[in-house]
This record gives sequence, C-alpha cells and structure tokens, in this order.
Amino acid sequence: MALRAKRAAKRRAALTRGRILRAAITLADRDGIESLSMRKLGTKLGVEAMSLYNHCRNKVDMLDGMVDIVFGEIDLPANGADWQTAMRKRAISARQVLLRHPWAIGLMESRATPGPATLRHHDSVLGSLRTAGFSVDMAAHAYSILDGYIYGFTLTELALPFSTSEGAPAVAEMAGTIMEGFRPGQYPHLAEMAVDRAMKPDYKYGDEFEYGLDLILDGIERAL
Amino acid sequence: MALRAKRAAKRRAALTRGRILRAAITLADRDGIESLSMRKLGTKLGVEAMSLYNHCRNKVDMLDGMVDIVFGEIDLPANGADWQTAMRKRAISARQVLLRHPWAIGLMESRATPGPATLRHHDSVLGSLRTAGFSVDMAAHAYSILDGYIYGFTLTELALPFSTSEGAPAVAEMAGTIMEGFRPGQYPHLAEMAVDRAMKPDYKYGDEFEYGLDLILDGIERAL
DNA sequence: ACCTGAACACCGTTCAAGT
DNA sequence: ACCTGAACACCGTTCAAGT
Repeated sequence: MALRAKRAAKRRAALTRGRILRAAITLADRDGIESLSMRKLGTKLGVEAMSLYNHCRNKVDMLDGMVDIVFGEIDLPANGADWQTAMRKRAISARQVLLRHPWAIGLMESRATPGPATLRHHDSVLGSLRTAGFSVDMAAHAYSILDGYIYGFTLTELALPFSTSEGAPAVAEMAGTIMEGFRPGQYPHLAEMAVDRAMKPDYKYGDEFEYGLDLILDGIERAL
Repeated sequence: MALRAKRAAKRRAALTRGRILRAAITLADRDGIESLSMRKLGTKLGVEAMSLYNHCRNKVDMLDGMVDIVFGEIDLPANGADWQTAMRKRAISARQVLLRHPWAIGLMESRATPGPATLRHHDSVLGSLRTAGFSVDMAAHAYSILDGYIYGFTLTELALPFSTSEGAPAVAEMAGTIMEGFRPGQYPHLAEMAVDRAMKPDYKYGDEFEYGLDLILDGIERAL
C-alpha cells in the first residue's frame, strides 16, 4: 500500500518550483492571468493545490517567479556588436517575449522584488552601454527611454481591441464596428486615422514599433 | 415602516453609476486594485453588494468605467499652443494622473472597449497633431511613440521597489539592502549605477521622465 | 425601478494529520 | 520532507422576493 503510493508518486515527475512556475506560465498564456488559480494549477500538475505551498511561499511569490522566468527569455545584448545593433535586437526580443506572455506586463507594476534573471538582464544591458562608452548618467537616460518605450508600446499593442497576429480583415471590421456607434463627426480625427490606416488591407499596429525604436536610438546617438 | 425605510434611503445620496465608479477609484487608490471587491465597495456606499449590479453590468464593466474616468483626468492638448508645448504638457499630465491611480495602467492591457473619455482624448491628440501640419502617417508615428513612452516609463516607475514621492534616504537604504544580498561583483553595472545615482541624496527616478520626453519630441521634430 | 438575502460555485491560505 | 483533507474567510454573480 505504502509502496504502491510511492510508486504512483514516482510515476509523475517530482514537484519542484521550476515545474510549478512553467506550468503556471503555460496556463496564464492560454487562459489569462485572472483565471489562474492555485486549485486549477494543482489539478494540472496532478496534485492538490495545497502541495504548491511546499515550493512557493504564496501566490504573490509564485507570480514573482513567473515574471522572472519571462525576463529570462529576453535575449541579452550581444556583446560583440555596436551598441545600436545590440539595443535594437534586445528591444525586438523583449517585445516578442511580452507578446507571448501578455499577462506579464500588467504584473510588473506590483512586483516589489526583482528576481535573478531580471537583475542579470539589467546588469547586462547597462554593461553593454558602459562598454560602448556611455557615461553612467547617459546609460541611465538611454536605458530609461528604451525600456519605457518597449513596455509602453507593447502594453498599448496588447490593449488594442484586435489581435495583432490576426489578418487585416478582422482589424478593418473591428475599426468599422467601433466607428459605427458614433454620430458622424464626433471623433473626426479617429475616423480619419481608421479609414486611412487601420482599415487598410495589411495594416498592423506592430509595424510602428521599429519606427519609434529607431527614432529613439538616433536621438540617443545624437545626445552622446 | 415603509415610509421610514424610504426616508433612510433618501438620507444617503441615490446610487448612480458615477457615484459607484468614483467610490471604486477612491478605494483602489487607497488599498490597491486587488483588494477592491464588490462587497467592500457596497459597504463603503452603505448598500448591499448586489445593488451595484443595478448600475454596472458586472465587475469588468465597472473596471472599464473606472479606467475611462482616469483617462478623463488627463489634460487635453491646449489647441492654441505649438504642438511641442501641447504634447509636452499632455505627457506630463498623463504621468501625474497615472501615478495618482497606480492600478489603472496595469488594467489597460485587458480593457477591450474604450470609453467616451478615452476616445475623446485620442481624438483630441490626433487633432492637435494634424492641425500642426502632421500627415496622417506622421501623426500615427508620433502618437505611438509618445504614448508608448508615457505608459512604459510610468509603469517602470511604479514598479521600482521604492516610492517616488518618498525622500532619498528610503531610496538609498533600499538600494543598499538590495545590493547587500549578492556576491561582490555579481552585478557590477547595477552596483555602479546604484552607488552613482540611486544612493545619492536627492535622486528621483521620475526626473528621467522629461529627459526622455524631450529627446522624443526632438526626434519627431526632425522627422517632420 | 431599485434593493435585498440566500445561495452557488468559486477563491487563497492555515493547519493538523498522514506517509 | 512532502502531500492531503477539512476548514476558514473570503470572492463574483444569479435569482426570487421584497418595497
């Protein structure tokens, strides 16, 4: 009996913090963060919800761990390349990671304690800039602008009422539906923008990202 | 008896959607969004939680309304001024509003249906740019960069493990505590940044905001 | 038309009990 | 050392019943 139970436990992989966090990320990616509960997560791992508390202090601690894993997925700046290329690639990687885990960006605001992958990432970016000759002040300026832009752009992108990966017809339809509800001329400039851009065959808001990124990189270059 | 009940109901202001939303914002500002429940909100308004459902379809609808009110607090661009001044003032106002309602920014990502104040705000910003001679494409670029930066910077600012409004000693202490836990040299560039800036007497991360804002405004000017 | 009380199907977390 | 079951104090929301 005892032996049988032990074997059943063996059959599934041992519960670890890492396995819990990865399962939680998968669930959050699929169903959204507001639907992620300790009970559902336990079920998914073949375990009672209460077992999770042997590996995570509480749910907040678990969310901290999830955010740190997401951070770890962002490419570190390549340290051979010039700083513009390195920062450009890192920014593009960061946006892709955040789009893959849409729940992560909204969680940032309330995470008090940064994890090791987060700290490593920050250290690496600062190192890349300092090595390229940035002063401490200028590295702080550059990092603040770039990260602000990356997070904010992606947040806005995620907030758009249509999926960025979907085809243009969905976008056009959506924009049309939204505008229909208003008196003509109530939001003339929004309407103009919708007709001119959002309703065009191959419009993707995400295409704006690199325009802004390059404008910022140029601005930093000039400020050096 | 019926009369008495009616009088008691009269004594408190009638329950309206607006009154509910304002009370909810006050509670979220004070205790955080995760602590805002329909039951607590009802108690605060002197009413059963279930009464709220006569004025809000559900909690998501209520959160939509709250976000729209926050949007309405952001100054619209003054339409006499040149576009740089108008955009600068609007950006500064937006950051102040978001710092006042720290829960709002994390909610944006999941709000599917923008409210009237939100639409009005967007329309007004686009109008200000178009009037200043921006092409539709250039207005879209400018708006995307500016809003991305504003949201992202403020999100980062809110995520910092110390309050921006607090005095510098708290920041210095915090930075010290964070760095203490590591092997010396584990995060050399973070350590350098902490010693050089975060631990300085009157360091405030918020001061970075206008540096980046002006860099972006200059970049847009040059792209025109 | 608006408010209420009870009920339902959930939550996160503690704790004593098991192995 | 790790897992469990029951329990506690909460949630959002529905619905029939009141006024």
